[in-house]
Amino acid sequence: MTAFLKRLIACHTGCASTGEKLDTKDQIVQIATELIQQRGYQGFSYQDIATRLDIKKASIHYHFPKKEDLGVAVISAYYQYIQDWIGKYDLDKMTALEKLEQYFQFFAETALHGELGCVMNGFLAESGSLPEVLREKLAWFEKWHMELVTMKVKEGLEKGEFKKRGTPEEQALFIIAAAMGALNMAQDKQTPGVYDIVVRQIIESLTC
Amino acid sequence: MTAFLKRLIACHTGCASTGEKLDTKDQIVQIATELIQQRGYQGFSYQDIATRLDIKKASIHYHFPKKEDLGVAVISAYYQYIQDWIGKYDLDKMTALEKLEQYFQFFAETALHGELGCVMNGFLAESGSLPEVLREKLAWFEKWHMELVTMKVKEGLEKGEFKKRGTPEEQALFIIAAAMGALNMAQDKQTPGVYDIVVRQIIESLTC
DNA sequence: ACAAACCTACCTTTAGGTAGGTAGTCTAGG
DNA sequence: CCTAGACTACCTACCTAAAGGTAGGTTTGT
Repeated sequence: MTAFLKRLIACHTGCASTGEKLDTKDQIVQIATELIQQRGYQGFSYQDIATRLDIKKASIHYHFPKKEDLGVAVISAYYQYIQDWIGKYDLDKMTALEKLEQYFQFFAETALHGELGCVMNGFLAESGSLPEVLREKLAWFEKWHMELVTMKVKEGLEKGEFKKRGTPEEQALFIIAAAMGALNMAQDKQTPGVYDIVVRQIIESLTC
Repeated sequence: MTAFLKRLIACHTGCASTGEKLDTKDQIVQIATELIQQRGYQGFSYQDIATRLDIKKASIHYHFPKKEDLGVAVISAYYQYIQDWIGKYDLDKMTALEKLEQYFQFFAETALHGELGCVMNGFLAESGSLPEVLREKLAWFEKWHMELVTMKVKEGLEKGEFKKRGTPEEQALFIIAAAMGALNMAQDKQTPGVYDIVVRQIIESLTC
């Protein structure tokens, strides 16, 4: 299992420090996350997860009656994981740029630097056929995501670290779009290090 | 039908000037393209297309025996459409920046400014479960796509229009990632005009 | 004993795909 | 000119596999 997923689950269940092993419910979320990154929401089935865990399909329905319940849980766990990641740092001592770099690092780790795609993109690419509850959860996440990055941009602008190129919201949009797009492209593995290359240019465009 | 799709098909069949109406085969490609933009490759079925065209599923198998054949055809038509779009312009009279703007406009039109997603992303998000032949076609397209943008960047650098921020390839990667990411985000429609906002910042970061 | 976590066994629907038939069109030969 | 064969673009009818989902029984730990 990847470091990302280990921690994703640990923070989701709150057993990070105790060292207990993951229970089935959390393992399901973990595997679903991975599969969504690789294949998108419609691209995985309960059977895929059941096979990996060596349990039966019905057991997954016990934990997540409908597939959309599992989808929502994946987004929630992802959200929780970011919160946890941010919490690890002493934000008061960091510059806005350092905070942004930490954010980029987070994204890179969740996608294994391009081995897997962006979690959100696994949903977004299929948004036209997603159940309503999932579309809402997705919108909720993206709204929060935007606010998170906007805050960092604002801070960098106030401290004079970043160059103004529009409203902070617009700059945040730009940062997120480029980062998400980079993770996407990284998947076909034609050019190694796509993500890092793009991130460097995002930062450059912000700072000089 | 969108202007994009009309022309996508027209150039694919070569009957743009004659004004003949589209034959079934081309209509199938057109609808498949649209559905892939909304739902991804796995998110549409032959039945969806059959219903829209008021024909039977088996007729689609007649034109495209396997689903992957249709997938490949969609990418080919998309490629052909860009070639055609580029051909419309008198490139000799344009600056590198104008050429790049034309490229961005192309992308915006194919996705109706965010009503639909990026065609390639409909495949990319599911690359982990795509049949081999489709992955190859996708890689072929992306390679060509990269070369296209890299050329424009090189030209802009030589003419002194663009600022150097790494190798031309790296800058092209950045441009594509940001543009694709923007189209992706535009889909959930929380912020209107995402694409234009991001494109403006790409250009700004290139030119100043 | 009771609840959580799992199971077997089943359901319905839909997917991609195939076999084989038919109605119209095109073309060649008598 | 007119028919025979071939070809195109559809059709009906079917197959198998797999999807999401459910009902209800069994195991396991406290």
